[in-house]
Amino acid sequence: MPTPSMPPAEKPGASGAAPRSRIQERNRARILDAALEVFSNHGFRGATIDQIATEAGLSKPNLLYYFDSKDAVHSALLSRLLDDWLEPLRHLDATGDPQTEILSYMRRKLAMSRTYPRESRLFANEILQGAPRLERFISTELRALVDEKAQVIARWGREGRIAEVDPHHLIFSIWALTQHYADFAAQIRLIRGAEHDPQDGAEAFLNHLYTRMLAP
Amino acid sequence: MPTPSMPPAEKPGASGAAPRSRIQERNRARILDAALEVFSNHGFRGATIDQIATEAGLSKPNLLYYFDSKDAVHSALLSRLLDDWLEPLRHLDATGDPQTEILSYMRRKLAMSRTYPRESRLFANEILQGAPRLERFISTELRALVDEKAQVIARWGREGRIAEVDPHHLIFSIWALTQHYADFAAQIRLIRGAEHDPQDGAEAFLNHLYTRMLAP
DNA sequence: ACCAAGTTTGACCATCCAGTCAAGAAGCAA
DNA sequence: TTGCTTCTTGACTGGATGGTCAAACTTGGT
Repeated sequence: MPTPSMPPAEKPGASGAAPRSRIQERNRARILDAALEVFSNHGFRGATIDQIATEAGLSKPNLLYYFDSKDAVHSALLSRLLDDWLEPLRHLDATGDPQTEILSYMRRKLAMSRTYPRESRLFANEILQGAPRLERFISTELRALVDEKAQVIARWGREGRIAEVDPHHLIFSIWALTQHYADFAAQIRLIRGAEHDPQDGAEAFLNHLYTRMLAP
Repeated sequence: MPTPSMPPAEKPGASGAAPRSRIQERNRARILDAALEVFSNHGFRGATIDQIATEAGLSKPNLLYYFDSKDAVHSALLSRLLDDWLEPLRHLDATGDPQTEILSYMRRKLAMSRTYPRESRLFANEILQGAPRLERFISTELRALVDEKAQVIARWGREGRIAEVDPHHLIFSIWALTQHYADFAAQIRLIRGAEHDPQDGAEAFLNHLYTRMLAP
């Protein structure tokens, strides 16, 4: 029987708990960054703990000292990202100017694709495999947020302030177009040549597209 | 030294050779179909030969009687698909009506996403991993075709028959929007509810979008 | 019926890989 | 320095998985 003086037999800084030491903070951060690199490039099954550990500059058992399992690393990574993922859409303001709001949303998503392509590919990988680990998030938080903003967009349409378009498809189209530049960057680079940035000209094109489509 | 009477020590119907018997034809077809199912859902690393064999109704060594390796199955699958993949864009006719041609191309791609979602996810998986097995195809055949059609679209723009837009981004946008309905179907289903077909309303939305954007 | 080629399989091997463990090496407070 | 806690690692285990092989079983032509 454990005596009261026994320390909790937990992994250091396990799920959500604040890291206790400087070393922990540093190593957990390194691991998550390495995991993002590896998982986004190879998918969950395609990644190995060894790869992640090496990328993080640690040994495999050392990595497993900080996270219980490969799955635990992946979960920690995802839950750290889910909130940021909602941020751009949350920002869409029902009281703002419809065109401006939608175009700003598109631009924020496009900027995220440029700044966080690994995160985008991580999500894409998950959803391609049928989203088993994201079911809960998508069907609750994301769905609620999308439905809320879709209502706003539908109202703007009924009021004649933008063209009447299916608001869900409008949101999906923004996801498709902006994430394409992160998820399919390899293809774009091979077609346009490595000397171009895949996103060159993308913002101008998408501005034109949404301005035209949304004009009342 | 091999005598002239020796049969070639090859796998039956290996790469490109026509299958010799009915059994071969049937089993190779079953294997490729099963492989498409498994690879598109789990990626290359995530798929196992056992899974593919079971899905095809064969034993693992039996599958390996028809294909040398997991890699060989994957290659055969890809090369069988590459041609079909180019077909819709090839079809875009420089002598036709610009709006009609581009809208038809979009509709053909959308139809392919509905009819062949597994193929679409297989490609998406490949490109997400950095397209190592598609480099040659993309940077030669696909690139040439895209550049050729981009010139046609650019000319249409200069002639004032459609709006002047970056033709490469126009093509990418069609890929992004149409393939999204296959590759991210899981996400769309979770957001709209399983009772909707993910593509419901997509064609109307995309018609609106491209009609508006391309109007001169 | 007979035979040669084509097909199928159980048993097996080698490697990879997630995860364990016990022992040793820092860190750190007194 | 001492003693306790936190980190780190080499060596290991067990199971999964890609691939082999020789022996069997089918098939189809004669």
